[in-house]
Amino acid sequence: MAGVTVRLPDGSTKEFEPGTSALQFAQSIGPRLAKAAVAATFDGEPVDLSRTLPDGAEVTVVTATTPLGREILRHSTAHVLAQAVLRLWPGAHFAIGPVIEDGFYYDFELPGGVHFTDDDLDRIATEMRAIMAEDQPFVRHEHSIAEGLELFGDQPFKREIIEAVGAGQDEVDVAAEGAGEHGVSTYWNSPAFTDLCRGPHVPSTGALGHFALMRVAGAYWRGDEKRQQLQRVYGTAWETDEAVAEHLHRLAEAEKRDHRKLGVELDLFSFPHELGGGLAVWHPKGGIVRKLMEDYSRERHAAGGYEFVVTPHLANANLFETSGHLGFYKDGMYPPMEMDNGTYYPKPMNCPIHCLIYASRQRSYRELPLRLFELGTVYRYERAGTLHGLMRIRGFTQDDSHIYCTEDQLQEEIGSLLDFVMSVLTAFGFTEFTANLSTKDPDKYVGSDEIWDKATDALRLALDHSGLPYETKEGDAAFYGPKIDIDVRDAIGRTWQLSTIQCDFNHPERFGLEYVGADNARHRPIMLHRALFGSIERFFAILVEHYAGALPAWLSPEQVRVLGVRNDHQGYAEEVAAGLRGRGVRVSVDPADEPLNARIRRAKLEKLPYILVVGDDDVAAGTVGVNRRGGERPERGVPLVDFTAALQREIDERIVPEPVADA
RNA sequence: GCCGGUGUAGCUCAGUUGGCAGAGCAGACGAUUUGUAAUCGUCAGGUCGUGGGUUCAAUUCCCACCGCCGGCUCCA
Repeated sequence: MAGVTVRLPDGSTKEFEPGTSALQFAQSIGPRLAKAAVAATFDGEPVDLSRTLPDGAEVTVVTATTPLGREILRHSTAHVLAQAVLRLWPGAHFAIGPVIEDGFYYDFELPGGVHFTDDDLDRIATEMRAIMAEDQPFVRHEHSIAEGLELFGDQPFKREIIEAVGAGQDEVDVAAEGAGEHGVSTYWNSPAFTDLCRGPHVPSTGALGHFALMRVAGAYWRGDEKRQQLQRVYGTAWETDEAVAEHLHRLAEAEKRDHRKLGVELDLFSFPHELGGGLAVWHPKGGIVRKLMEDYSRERHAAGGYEFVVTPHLANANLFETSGHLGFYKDGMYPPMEMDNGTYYPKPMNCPIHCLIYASRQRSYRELPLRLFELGTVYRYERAGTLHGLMRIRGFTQDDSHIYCTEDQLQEEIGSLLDFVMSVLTAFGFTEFTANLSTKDPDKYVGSDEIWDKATDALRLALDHSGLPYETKEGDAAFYGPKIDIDVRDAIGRTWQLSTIQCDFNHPERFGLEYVGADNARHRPIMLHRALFGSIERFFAILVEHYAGALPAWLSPEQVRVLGVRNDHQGYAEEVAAGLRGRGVRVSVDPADEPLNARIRRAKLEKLPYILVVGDDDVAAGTVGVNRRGGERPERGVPLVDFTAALQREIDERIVPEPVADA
């Protein structure tokens, strides 16, 4: 009988007996590889190590230290989690247990409506370790839909997943759970535990063990708020205990740069209990940063051909009826105020009011594109559970603009907007951008299909021209038009959605906006909504986290602190400070009432860009000792004029430091 | 809004199986005068998130509410 020939990743081929398993294949290459293997791929398709080699396939061995290998570890660990919960809570129903970034979760419904508490995590982990010690195999089986339904007769969620296939729903979703058009696949671990799953899995539970259960949470079945809430357990799993520890360490590091923590430590802002949930106050040090951000924004907008407008915080309900927001977002708006001549709402967005400015008089095509810009403060009633520091609050300020242009101008306007956005964000130290194109939500939109297609095409074309990498998110658009969202990557690799450019044919129509064209006829303008920071509060929070509080010199609340070695250097220290202050530098003097080291430490903890130490030598020579943030060692005897010139340049040119991953 | 956790001094946290509430840092005052990440001492600082209830007695036990934290849902 002829053997099977497979290709290796290096391009070579190798022949095997028919029936050779992927594990045997790995062993033939080396015992170390076989030991490290968690799964294999046949022509790129992940499979169990027990699978037999198909003739002609390209075969790779998946080890636990690769991204795919970790996914498999995590998925298998999730199965063990489910088995442990079913052992500890007999009669529990289990739902889905997918892999997520850096970990996994599994959703359950416990008998009698019981909820998990944090204390349960230890019990579950102990049971999981017992299952791992039992070294149960993961044995794959294929079943028909009918068999699957019978197998999971007492598991309503599993049945629902299997039934969804029959109904042709959510194919992508359920495929990962092991249900497909032609049947279902399951993994058998022990007589007491079989799970619906596409696989692949590690050969046995003994191959697992480096995991941690993180937390419990409630989560709606199938992500639907109207359906029942299940009990979710989150966990993480890695190839070694060291890798688990490193992961936990990374989480701790990320926590150190949490803007809410740094906001207290650096005295930037707070959320006074007495003020109410989701409402922030900016302290002087946060306030100056915000002012600098706003000043820079205004400067760039002025240069970019924008005109500045100001609108009130309240608006008549009729306005939001006209715009359509009340219809779609009433629940997200602050409750109305009844006043003698009508009903008023705190504005949740600025666009309808900008439309009123446009409509205040007749417009000519010569005025277009008309770019109205405002740092507009809006109020949204965010649900209590969604509030999150400055990232998600109930009152915030948008760097908002509405651009009214002709159809002919649309394409160019979008293109130059993309350039403008990235240019401004770059000044704050963000250099890696990606984009998303959101298209019409078929269940939530206004306007004709034709107009949506036109707008979507314009955005797509602009993105293609820009060279920005982007993905298309079907159905993610706002109700009034498609949009481009721009994401940035921060110092520790997280991505944040910042800017948005939204194309809107609907507001102009609803507000009856017109311009007189060169043909002396009336035409309808197109409107672009756009924000670069999105919300100033949120952008500030992202900046703080990106820099771990060590903001670039041009944005630092205090840029320089001068320390005299002894009190008799105080006069010179004041002189140095006064000179810098005269050039607009934010500087203070910390007198020698305390030892130098204590004052240096304090300034370091406050993350100042520069500490100047001045002593006898400096007084004599007109120099300063420069202790630069992030610098290796301080520099002695720098001529004051040199330091001043270099600092001035750093500030004027808005030089941004390389953000460091270690907070 | 839903699930879990949590709330003690400005900050970080001890503590009380129900019996007058503690530390470090920060703050004030005094001493110290210091060349690159913590000088010493003294003092002050709290209705133990809020409101009810049980009790001779509640920061502690029970109930409700509020805030915050982690998720879910939502995010114009």
